[in-house]
Amino acid sequence: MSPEIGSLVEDQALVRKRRAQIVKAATELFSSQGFYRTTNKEIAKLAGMSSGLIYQYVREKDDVLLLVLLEVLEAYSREIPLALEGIDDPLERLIASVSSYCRIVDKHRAATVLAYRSTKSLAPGKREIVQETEITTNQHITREIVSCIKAGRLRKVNADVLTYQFVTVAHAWALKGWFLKSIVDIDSYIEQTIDMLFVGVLTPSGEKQFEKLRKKNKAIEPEVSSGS
Amino acid sequence: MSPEIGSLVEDQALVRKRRAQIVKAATELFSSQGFYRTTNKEIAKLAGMSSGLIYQYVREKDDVLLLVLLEVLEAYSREIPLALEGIDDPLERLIASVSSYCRIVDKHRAATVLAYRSTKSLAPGKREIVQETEITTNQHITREIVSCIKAGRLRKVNADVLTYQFVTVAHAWALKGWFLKSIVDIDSYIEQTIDMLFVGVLTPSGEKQFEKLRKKNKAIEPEVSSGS
Amino acid sequence: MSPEIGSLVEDQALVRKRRAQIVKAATELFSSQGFYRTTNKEIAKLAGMSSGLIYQYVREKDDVLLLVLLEVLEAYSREIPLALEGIDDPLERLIASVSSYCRIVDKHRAATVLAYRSTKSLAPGKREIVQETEITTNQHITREIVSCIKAGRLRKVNADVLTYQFVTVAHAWALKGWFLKSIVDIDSYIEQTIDMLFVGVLTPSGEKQFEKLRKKNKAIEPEVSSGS
Amino acid sequence: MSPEIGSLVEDQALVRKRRAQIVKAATELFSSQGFYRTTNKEIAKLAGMSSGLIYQYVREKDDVLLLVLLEVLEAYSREIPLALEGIDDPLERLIASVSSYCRIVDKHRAATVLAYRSTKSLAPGKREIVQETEITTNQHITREIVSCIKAGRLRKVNADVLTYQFVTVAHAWALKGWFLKSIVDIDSYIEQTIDMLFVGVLTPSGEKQFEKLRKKNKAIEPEVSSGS
DNA sequence: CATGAATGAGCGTTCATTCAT
DNA sequence: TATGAATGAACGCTCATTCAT
Repeated sequence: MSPEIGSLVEDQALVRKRRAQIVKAATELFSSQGFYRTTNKEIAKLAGMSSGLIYQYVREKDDVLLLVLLEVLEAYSREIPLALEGIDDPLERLIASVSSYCRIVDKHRAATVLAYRSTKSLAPGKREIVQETEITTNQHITREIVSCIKAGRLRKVNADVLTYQFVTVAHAWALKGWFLKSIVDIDSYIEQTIDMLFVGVLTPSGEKQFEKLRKKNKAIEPEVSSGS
Repeated sequence: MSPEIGSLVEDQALVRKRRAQIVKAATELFSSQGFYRTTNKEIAKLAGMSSGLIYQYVREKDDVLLLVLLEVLEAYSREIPLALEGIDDPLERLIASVSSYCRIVDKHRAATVLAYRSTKSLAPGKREIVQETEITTNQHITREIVSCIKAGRLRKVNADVLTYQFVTVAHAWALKGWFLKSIVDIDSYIEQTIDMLFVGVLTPSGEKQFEKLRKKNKAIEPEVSSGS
Repeated sequence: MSPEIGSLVEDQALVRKRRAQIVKAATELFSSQGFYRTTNKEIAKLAGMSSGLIYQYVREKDDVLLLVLLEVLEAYSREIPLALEGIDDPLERLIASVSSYCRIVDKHRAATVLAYRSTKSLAPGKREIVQETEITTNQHITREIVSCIKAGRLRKVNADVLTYQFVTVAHAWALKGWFLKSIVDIDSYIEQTIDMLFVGVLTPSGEKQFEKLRKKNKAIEPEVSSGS
Repeated sequence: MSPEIGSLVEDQALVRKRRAQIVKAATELFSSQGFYRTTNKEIAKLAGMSSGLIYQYVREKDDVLLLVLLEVLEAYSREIPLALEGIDDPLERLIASVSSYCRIVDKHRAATVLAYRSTKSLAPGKREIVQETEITTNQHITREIVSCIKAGRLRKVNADVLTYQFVTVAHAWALKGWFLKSIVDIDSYIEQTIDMLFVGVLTPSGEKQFEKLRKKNKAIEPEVSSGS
């Protein structure tokens, strides 16, 4: 799984098995109660092992969180490519990757929320591991955007920024699910999201005005100062 | 401020003053260290009071967090309308409100991140207070979207979903600042974001293909199942 | 007491009082059960305070041990000079200081044993504090030895080594009390010890032989090798 | 080795071999880190066996310490007689035994310190085993003292007390090595120590005064009370 | 006999909260 | 009102000991 985290136990198969148990239990508990409200003993109990055993597979509680977060990110890296198999057209690939990203978020809703809440609870070194993994994961989408731009299907927008728009909007499904779920289901959320981002939200008349405003604003710009 | 939180002290002016001290100190500390890593003593020290005094103005540590979160949300509610003053055209108002939302996020970056991280640390009752306030705040944007739709400037999209797209994308600036700041500044982020969301990202040829795909997909749809 | 150890509490009088309580309880417990077998909670209980309070006056358990050890050493530094007051003659002063050293050891038997057992339990930095204090304390005796040599009462022996003979022999009373107490009392132990060290143990005939052997051995010497 | 400590293993040769491994590793570790800071696992690792195996040869961790301490004491009992072989004269034998005792201490410096530190860490029953063995060991010296007294080479001092002077002063080399080593080497330490104890430290004039004081003090005596 | 994974009691330490002053 | 010393429950973590293999 993660060579970064050492274990006192040698047997790699066992390490994988036990860590899986731990991660499963921890994901559930961290998601519902948060990292700090979850005790070691609770994790152990839910994972069906003694509290001491956890420390044979992890050096400190922080590592459990790291393991959990990396697990989610890896799921993304693993599952997105599956959704792209057999698709060649750039635009179709991009749509499929965004769509699958949303569905993965939906599947790992709790863990996604957890990632937002808890990454900063990690010590700096560990936090960076998570962030790097996140960048890598996002590149699955960036790559498709670039292809589309090259193929002339997308305007020459900043691919990294657009990646984050997609990703962020997908995450919102998990983060703001408490509200969104009351007004749309996942399928229509995906459809609307993709629709909005690809074709925009303006009507033809709106578009004309938007163009005019754009030209005008070139000269005006910033009106609110940005503090610390 | 919030009648929901009781105080042992009678003098309302004093309550406001002390709570302001507490919130200011707590916001700073929670933002940089997180809620759980921040101790009562640290808050008291930074707020220039004794640790016991806090409990005259708050029933438990959780309440301090609630106070902090409500303070941020109120800032949003207060500052967005200011940006709209004197603007009458619906599309301009919408753009101004989104733009100002982004700038407010930028100004309160730390607090915004805090809200994402810590809302779930609250007991359910308190969490709901925060969520309701959030909905109210977002309505400043929803309202403008509805106006634009009515004025024929925007397509008939779901106003609530679109609100969340805007809000989410604004929040991303705070949440993913660690990455985004390395590739764009706030001004161009706002410009690109608005541009992408309003006019979409497709080229004319992309748009044609997108339409075709949309028709085709009506028949196919979901391929990934959504687990827990 | 010891400026080396910080306390969270400001009031110096209170710090002294509480630390005295803690040291008293800890000395008793460490002496009878050893440092590691004594728990924080036991110390707190015997000292009549809550377990958390100890940490207002000490940073970690180690510091309690350090406090205890320094307390003993200070007792030595304080009490030896008292025994010398009003005595001017060098030899009388030396005898009085050795004699009083033995009596102080007897009075602090438990703490002395503790010092032998536990100094090495301290972190290096703290251990050095104890060792330096010990050297300072011993200088009370070294000083008298030097005076005696200058006054022509003692042979020109190495004053530091002789100091350690006295000190060691005094400590033995505490360390080997379990055996010595069964054969002599403190008064006769002191008398015999001083007698042996000052006038030696040889008879006149023994002395003659000893001189001869000394000359002979100058040529032979070491027969056992010293390992690591 | 010690029939007092039971083993689950039948084969006596194996028991001896394994215990030797364990004791060797434990001595090293206990000496450098202390008994409590040394874990079972560390001992096992250094001894080249699994942590569980130790419990086949020892009932509990305490027993390992007991084994280690007895091993040191046995070394004394074994090595002193070797130094006396071929020497007949009582005074020479005494000097040789003291001298060899010092050299053995030097050789087993770490273990000697360990004995001082850790004997009290043992449960009472086990502690007594160690103390009895110590008395037996010391009798090698007591025996020579008695011979010297009988031969008229030594004054009629208390042989047991004198034994402890010698032993204690030898141990001091190990216990206070951190200081003594900076001022003398082992050879001159032995020479000075024997010289001081045998012929005393007084000059002729000092001796005269000492005699006078002795008479005078017979009437005065104790001035410091001895508390618990 | 030997291994080393597993157990779980127990420790040092922290910190939200109380309360005498 | 304000202080900050005092409380004590609770947590993360260690490690002697056991036991299935």
